[in-house]
Amino acid sequence: MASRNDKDALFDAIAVMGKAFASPRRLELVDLLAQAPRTVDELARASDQSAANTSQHLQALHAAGLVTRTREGTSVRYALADDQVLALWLALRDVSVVRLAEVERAAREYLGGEVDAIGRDELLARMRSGEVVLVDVRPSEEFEAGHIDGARSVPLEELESRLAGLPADREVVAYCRGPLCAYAHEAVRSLRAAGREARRLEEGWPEWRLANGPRTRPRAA
Amino acid sequence: MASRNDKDALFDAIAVMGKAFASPRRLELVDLLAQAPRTVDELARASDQSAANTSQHLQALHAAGLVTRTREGTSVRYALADDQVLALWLALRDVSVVRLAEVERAAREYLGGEVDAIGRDELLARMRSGEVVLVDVRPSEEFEAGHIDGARSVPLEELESRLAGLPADREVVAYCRGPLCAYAHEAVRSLRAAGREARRLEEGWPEWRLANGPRTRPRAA
DNA sequence: CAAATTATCAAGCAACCTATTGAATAGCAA
DNA sequence: TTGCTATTCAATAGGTTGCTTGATAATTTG
Repeated sequence: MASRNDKDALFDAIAVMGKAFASPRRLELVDLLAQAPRTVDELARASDQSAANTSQHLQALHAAGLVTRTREGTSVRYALADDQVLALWLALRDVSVVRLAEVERAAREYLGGEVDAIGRDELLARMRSGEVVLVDVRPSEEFEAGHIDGARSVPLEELESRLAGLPADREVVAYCRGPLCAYAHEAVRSLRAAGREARRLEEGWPEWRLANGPRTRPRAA
Repeated sequence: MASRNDKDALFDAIAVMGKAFASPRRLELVDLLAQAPRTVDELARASDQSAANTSQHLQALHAAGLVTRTREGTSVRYALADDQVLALWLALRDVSVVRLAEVERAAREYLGGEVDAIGRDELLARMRSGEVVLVDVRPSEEFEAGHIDGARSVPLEELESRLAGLPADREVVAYCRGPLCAYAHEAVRSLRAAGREARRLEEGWPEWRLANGPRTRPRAA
């Protein structure tokens, strides 16, 4: 017979997963890992926290089965476990944007003024007809770990110095980590200030990847 | 310029949503609300906890925007905010089943032995040809709040006494709250013990509802 | 083997969360 | 109004979590 104790044990176990998402620092790590696998040290620097603390949080994520860990010489590289985990994180983030006014407010504050955006379908159409150039303004390691077909890597920091290399007669579309990442916003503002036509892509690399189906999956079930 | 403080504020805000899912008691409430809206008192009884505690958890869920609250005379009825929230809860639950061995173990313990299951497509086909009778073994209030088209309500408690009312020449398919709910398992065991042919539907009402598209949505955007 | 680098462990303190209790409030009905 | 029920509030005690610090372990490099 199904008992209260067994039921409690079941929800206790599921709550382990919930708790993994209950810390802002851990969420930031998940968000970074959604772009590319990284070592503890890289994550610590990218999220402005001590290595010890980062390691601790990563272990918590690992205990919840959200990340994998592989040793690489003297360092350890963490990665999101799979696309189901990525989808869960994106869903949590999206729900929080919609349902929590404070997230919306904090996002506006962080992103700065709104800039013109373009959707997936329009981008694909305009790319096909050669009207736009698509730039990935994330750090180059993230570009190398995966990017939108046809994009060129122009990390935000190098944008100004590489302006001349971008065709002046085409609109520039910039994308980055996702709708809550400031890189694309800043890139567009910077491009506009330089007199270019520019918009940001509404979504980032993880959303694009998930939407275009789990990367050419092997034919077997 | 995007600052570390602004970024922290953003993740702090998103973590509010994560924290809402970090308590087993709250998850049980969400799971109950996924079936039907309920009053505080009903939820307290269904989850075996004090009214005060239940109220407190419901307020936490409300603060995270996950539930709505309407006063009905002397009581207050809570409901899941929308289908996006429901989908998030199901996603969290599914990820935890897949990635946490302990959840899988606790589920096996709670559900008892595995029983034969049937998928959505096969069920639809067999219903169309009149080979099966579909029974909803959840409490009748949940059935009334929404159920699969063509199902009849036979709450688990009444199953034995209403056996005679079920056609003996057709296979019985039972469904309940979802894959982690024990009702359908128990119903099938009980039916088999009584000599009937019986299987459980792999999914429950919330999954079915989400999969068959958000309930005939109004034509306007 | 020693030094350097990277990651993890262990302990401690502060902040936060949870369940309990008993009191307070809101609506309803006599 | 009074009594009744359902819900919420307030205070508290116990437990858990998070960040810091300093020490320890694993691996590569000289």
